[in-house]
Amino acid sequence: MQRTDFGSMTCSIARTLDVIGEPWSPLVLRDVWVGLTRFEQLQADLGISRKVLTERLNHLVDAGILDRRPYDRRPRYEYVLTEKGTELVDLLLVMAHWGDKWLAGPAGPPVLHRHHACGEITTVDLRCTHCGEPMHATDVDLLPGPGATS
Amino acid sequence: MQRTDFGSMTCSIARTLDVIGEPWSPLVLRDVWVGLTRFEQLQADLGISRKVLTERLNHLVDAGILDRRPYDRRPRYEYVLTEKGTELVDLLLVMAHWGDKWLAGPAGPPVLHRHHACGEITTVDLRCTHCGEPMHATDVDLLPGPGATS
DNA sequence: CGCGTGGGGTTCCCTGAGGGAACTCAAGCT
DNA sequence: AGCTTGAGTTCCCTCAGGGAACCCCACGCG
Repeated sequence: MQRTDFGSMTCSIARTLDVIGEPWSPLVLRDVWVGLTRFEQLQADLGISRKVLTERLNHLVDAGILDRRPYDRRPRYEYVLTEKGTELVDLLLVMAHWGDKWLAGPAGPPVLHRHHACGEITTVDLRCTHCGEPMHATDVDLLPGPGATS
Repeated sequence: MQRTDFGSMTCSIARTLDVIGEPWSPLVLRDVWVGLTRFEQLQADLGISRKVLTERLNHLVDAGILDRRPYDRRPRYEYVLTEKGTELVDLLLVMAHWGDKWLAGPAGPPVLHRHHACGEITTVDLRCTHCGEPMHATDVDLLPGPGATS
């Protein structure tokens, strides 16, 4: 939780930030996504303080993003993405795409993405669910929805 | 800047977080996007501390996300999105979509998005730039790219 | 049985970032 | 000359992050 409570704002962006907006949370999600699912692995890979890692994992589990489950009769646990969490990884895909384009520098992107459906190295693109045309920030109008506070 | 330097990690997600990962930054971006472009407007709308708002705006300007420009002969300034910043708003679109789906509750989404191309209230979908098929977290393999550290 | 080991956390202290309110500064307005 | 307004600064206080040490529990082994 940040100092200010984003979760109670009437804004889906703010609410999403309440779930993964804290420092490290997106990187924890990334690591779990690529297969680093255990406490020690995460701690070693990220170099995060153990205390903060514990807090983040608990928060992500509470939020329904990760599932904590034992993988041994000893008290050993691994964290796996729920469906909710998996869909949140889409956000990481978009982040990675933007970072690749604007921040990678001459060395090029550190990671490439191969699409299962076509087998090509490619990138993600935002399209309209309805008409299939590109849908970017400049292509939309915002209107108050049913959940707006009058 | 968070305590740990994400910008120097070999990861486009971490680098992107270095730009908009600090608390409030995405909400500042959202506000500028919807037309709240001045210091006082931002401060009043977000309820953010003036000190932190100053820091965030400077950081976003330094990162090339916002452009700071005078709108009066008096020392008055407004912040506008650069192209780099506008493309970053796509991230907010995806965030809003996820928040709408998973966090909005029975009241429904607070904001609706109308797509210019088709005129419909719709949502954003992630597709492959190459083949046009849906491309989500589970549809990609990750491979080391040219910018990987050996 | 007693002991070592290793994963998965707690506890502790220290620093530094966020909140909040007050103060500043440079144009205008009157 | 004094008031107002936008756009920040400055100051203090609290709380979150970093780091390292510590703890607990279930084996595996001699």
